[in-house]
Amino acid sequence: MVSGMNAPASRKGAATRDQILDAAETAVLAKGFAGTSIDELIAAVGITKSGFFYHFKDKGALAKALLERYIAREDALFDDLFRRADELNEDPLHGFLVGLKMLSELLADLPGGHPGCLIAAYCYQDRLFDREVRDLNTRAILGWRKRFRDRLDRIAARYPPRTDVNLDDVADMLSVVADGGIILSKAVGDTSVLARQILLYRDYLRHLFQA
Amino acid sequence: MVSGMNAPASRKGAATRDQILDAAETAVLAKGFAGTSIDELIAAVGITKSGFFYHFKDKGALAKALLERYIAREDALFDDLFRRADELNEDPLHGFLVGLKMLSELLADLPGGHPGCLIAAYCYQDRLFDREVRDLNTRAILGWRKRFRDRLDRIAARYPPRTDVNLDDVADMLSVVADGGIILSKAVGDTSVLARQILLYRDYLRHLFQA
DNA sequence: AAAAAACTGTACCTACGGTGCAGCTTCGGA
DNA sequence: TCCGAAGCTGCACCGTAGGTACAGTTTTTT
Repeated sequence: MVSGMNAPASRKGAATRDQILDAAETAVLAKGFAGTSIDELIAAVGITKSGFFYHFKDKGALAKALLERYIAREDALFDDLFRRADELNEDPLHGFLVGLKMLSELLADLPGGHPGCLIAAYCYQDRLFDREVRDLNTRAILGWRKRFRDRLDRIAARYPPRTDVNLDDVADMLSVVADGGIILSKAVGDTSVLARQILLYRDYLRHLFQA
Repeated sequence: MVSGMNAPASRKGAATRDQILDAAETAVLAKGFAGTSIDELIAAVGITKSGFFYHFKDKGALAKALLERYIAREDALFDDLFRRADELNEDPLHGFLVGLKMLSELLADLPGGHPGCLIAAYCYQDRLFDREVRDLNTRAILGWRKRFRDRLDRIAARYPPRTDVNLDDVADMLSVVADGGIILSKAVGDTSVLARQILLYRDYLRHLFQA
């Protein structure tokens, strides 16, 4: 039995499952979900169609598992990155600015550029997915809003914003710049665009919160 | 014979062709290109499969026509909007700020929210398209970069930027915020997010160029 | 060694993209 | 008014993809 959760590491099936998800993520970000065939995934992994359907009851289950894994990884990445930035800095504003700098550098160092955001990809194909998957998407974005909003509240308590802005919007703007930056990077074929857009967002925060 | 150009208005075929493109645009933005079937398009328009292939030699020709029409419309929209903003204002900075305000209001008034950006949708499915279509996408984005960069140059000549930023990046940031804002609007199901993100970009420009 | 997990193989169904072509309207221009 | 092009319809056919069902086999874990 394969549950929605990852199987224990002792089980070999989890490795195959991850290989399928790896192949699927790459393919979905390059061709869309409907454009990704099960046949190409099993060819890439080296299993049969029956093997695929042993792990996922249908293509929809693959979509859900893919998104769940993506969100968990992104959350872990943000947790780790901003925790490290906080350790380096007591001040909430400087901690966030350092975190954004680190994020920008991390993105600049990705070989071949950022592969793409699954959330964004799913948004542009949301009619292919059921309510459960769409809700997952919504909750992931709202989670990021809360995550950054909390930081901005702490910043605003010490540095009153110089213009009257909604901090939820400013929090959202990081996701906005990231997703938009990925699209622009892909569109112009210049992988460095994304990292510089993050730095522009950082520059905005400096103007907004500092004298 | 149907050329790449729009057929003359006197021809009835152009109307059918536009109906196909209308149905296709809606479907592609909701389900992706591969997820959009020719059968559903001909059902929506009320023609047969043969009728479809009379207008487009294959699905790829549809993709190209769709993108060409989208880019032409967006260009026309920006031309019109910022021309009107310029007429209201002599100062380049204030003209741009007014244009952004108008853009934000235009987006806020869209019933049902922004339907989506074809450029962004194509970026996340670019392996489905041939080189010609991908180049169209790139050139459209670079066109917008140039368009806004020109304005920023005129602004920077009068108002030196308060931080050392690359004006190409600042120009790109409008496309970034628009595309990212559309994604966030869709993801959280709140159509007002996009308009407010444009206003945040506007706020950044005010901080950047004004004392 | 037994049980559970992780598959393979086979057969079959529907939907979709696409091709090819013959024929039928409709409509504008000479 | 009638000719020809534009704008379709109808039909037949193909390969690929997603999906279902299920029996059988190998591999791992206990």
